[in-house]
Amino acid sequence: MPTPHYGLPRYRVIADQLRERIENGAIPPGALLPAETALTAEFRASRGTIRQAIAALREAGLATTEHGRGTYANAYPDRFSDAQTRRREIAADAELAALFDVEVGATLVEHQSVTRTESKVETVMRVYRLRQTGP
Amino acid sequence: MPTPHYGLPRYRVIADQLRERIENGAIPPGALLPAETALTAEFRASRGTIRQAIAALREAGLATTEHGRGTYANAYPDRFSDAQTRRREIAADAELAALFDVEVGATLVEHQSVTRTESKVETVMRVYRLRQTGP
DNA sequence: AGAAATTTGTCCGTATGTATC
DNA sequence: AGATACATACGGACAAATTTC
Repeated sequence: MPTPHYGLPRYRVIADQLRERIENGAIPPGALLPAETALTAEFRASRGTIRQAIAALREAGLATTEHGRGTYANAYPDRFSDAQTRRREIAADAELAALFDVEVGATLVEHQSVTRTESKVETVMRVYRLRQTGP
Repeated sequence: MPTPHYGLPRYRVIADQLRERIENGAIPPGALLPAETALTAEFRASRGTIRQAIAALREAGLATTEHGRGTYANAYPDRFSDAQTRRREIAADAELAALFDVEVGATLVEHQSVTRTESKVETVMRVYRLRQTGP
């Protein structure tokens, strides 16, 4: 087989389809995606291409992979109705301060989203950002 | 050739050496890294491995790649522990314990990923999950 | 406790497509 | 148009972590 990637590359197309399943709940938060070998069969793609697609999902924050275990779906807070979100401002501890290169105690914004399945908490996701300075 | 990667994987070792050159000024900010084919010759590694090393540099915010052009070194790297993605087990504090409905101090899994633009930390995302045990 | 099966991680070699010089 | 450089894709092999039996 040649390698015609007119338009979108295959790994992007595959990543989009997997993203669709995560967002519409076919793969609920915390559930495992099919194994890489299973995906190679389903999409008729090499394992490298499948891994590239999964890497794209990870970068988008949609999945988390563990060695020997599998790849979990993460919640997509904006589109999940059963997700609770909260925003608050916190003081940077030493670790976050080092990452953001600010002083300890500087103000950071934390967005927290809690996803549940059948009222049981599945995941808690916290995203930290610098507080936006004025326009 | 087999694949003996005792200790650090090769792409990490290569990434570390390239990082060293960027941080000590051997490759000044804005300069191009050697081409991938040149690096394959220098490190006697396949192009895939070289690309993996460069991808690690990108994730760490140390380099920027442009399609038919090359990979540039970015400015202001040092002192950051390259913890782009990390997994660790933590003890639940009161807030997380309440959310997950477990005792304070119970073990949770935390995945952290850091995204950067131009070597500046943009967001820090932490996903908390119960540690899986049974089927 | 230990062996086997499963699953992701790393690495190689090759070929072709696409963007830039 | 040609040369150079990165991007995508395939297939195979072995390593390492986890789960299952």
